[in-house]
Amino acid sequence: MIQEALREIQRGTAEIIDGERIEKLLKNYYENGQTYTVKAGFDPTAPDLHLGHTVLLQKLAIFQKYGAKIQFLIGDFTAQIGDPTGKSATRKTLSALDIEENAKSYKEQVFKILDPEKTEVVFNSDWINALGAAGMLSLTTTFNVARMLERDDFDKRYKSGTSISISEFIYPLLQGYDSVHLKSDIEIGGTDQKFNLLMGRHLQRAYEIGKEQAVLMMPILEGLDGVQKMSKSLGNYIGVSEEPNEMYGKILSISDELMWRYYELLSSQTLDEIEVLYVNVNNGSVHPKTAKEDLALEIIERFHSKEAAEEAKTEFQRVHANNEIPTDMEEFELSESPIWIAKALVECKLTPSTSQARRDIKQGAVKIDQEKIEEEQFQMQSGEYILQVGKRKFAKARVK
RNA sequence: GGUGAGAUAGUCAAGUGGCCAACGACGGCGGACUGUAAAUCCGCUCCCUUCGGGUUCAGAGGUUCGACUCCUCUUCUCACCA
Repeated sequence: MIQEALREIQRGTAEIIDGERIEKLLKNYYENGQTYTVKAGFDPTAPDLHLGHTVLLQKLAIFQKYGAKIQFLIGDFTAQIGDPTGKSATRKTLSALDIEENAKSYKEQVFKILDPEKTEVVFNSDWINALGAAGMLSLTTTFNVARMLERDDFDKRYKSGTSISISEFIYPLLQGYDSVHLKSDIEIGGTDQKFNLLMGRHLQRAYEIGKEQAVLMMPILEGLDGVQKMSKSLGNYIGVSEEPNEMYGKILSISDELMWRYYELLSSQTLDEIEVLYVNVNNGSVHPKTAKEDLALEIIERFHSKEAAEEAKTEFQRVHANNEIPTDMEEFELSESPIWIAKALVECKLTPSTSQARRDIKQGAVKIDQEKIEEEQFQMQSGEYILQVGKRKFAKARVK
């Protein structure tokens, strides 16, 4: 049992510091029923989660399965400073109201993965405000500037003469102090958080609370392209609140190779189950598409529902495999009658300009009621039509 | 504060008086193909109802028959010096 737990906990991790300690905690849980705490900090600046963020949450869910109590920390105090990690310039601060708002939508999304019974949501302003000037001062005596400057991002900024605010030095200290206050047994975070995570160990030692947290780091999830990290700004992400149909299509579009990475980091299936699947796909008894479909279904079910997932699958089948029309599409009332086809496409937002529309027609991408349009000058008479550009863009148009 | 370099379409990046709506790469879109919105191959990629017209190469002026390309000023970025 402990072995299984350990395997699942180690699954997909980038690095574990003090793995022995984790082993001891598990042993203690299975032999004495003693639970332990796992801390994970979240910055309330970005409440719009995508699958990349859920890698950490999945890991937390696994810990819950094996006896952990999660300390889900919302860094409302530290958000006022802004985490300097990976940043090349000082960040602007957030208002208290923004933070409160963000924290709220955070919780909604997070409990789709975590078990609320085994999760304690905490705000670090609770104890950091209580620290006071004296407490803060003594916190700063535990570390020195030289070591702080060893941090890669600080180092670069210092050398290039980019401003580093003193408050940014405080940030890792405060994050570490959270671990002191919460007496965390384990803290998990992304690989980019290494410095901050280790600070927790350092401070727990300095404050002599009798333990030093183990640290577990998860890799950054690759985006749909399989190369760059998943991020909103790169547009290669799957948001947790996206429509089921969108999610389904996006997951199916990843490469077969990337699929296994997603299985490892995102699926709730056990390693053994995945291993079996992997073998079956490789020996040809299971089609890779089936494996990908199952992954898509699992993920959609997690954020929506089983029915929604099944519907998305049916819909995808209909539109892409059978070349049929989707069940739902946007409807538009057109301005003229009769209307030039290129203009109609622009009005239905299927193409950004009439020039683009004409190119699409020339390339044979435009269909009305499933019929390909060859003639650029085509005029639409009054009636209701289904317009289509390419395989994926549909609209219902009404000509008066 | 001084000197030098630079600012080109979504991004990167060619072009240094007409052959430029502007090479190329990436991205995006479309077509073929496919288990897929993957991979591969092909095409398109400023706007305008089109063998034509309009507006572009940081901004404003100027030189010229003609400028993204030359000159002046302005703004911003970068490098070196102080």
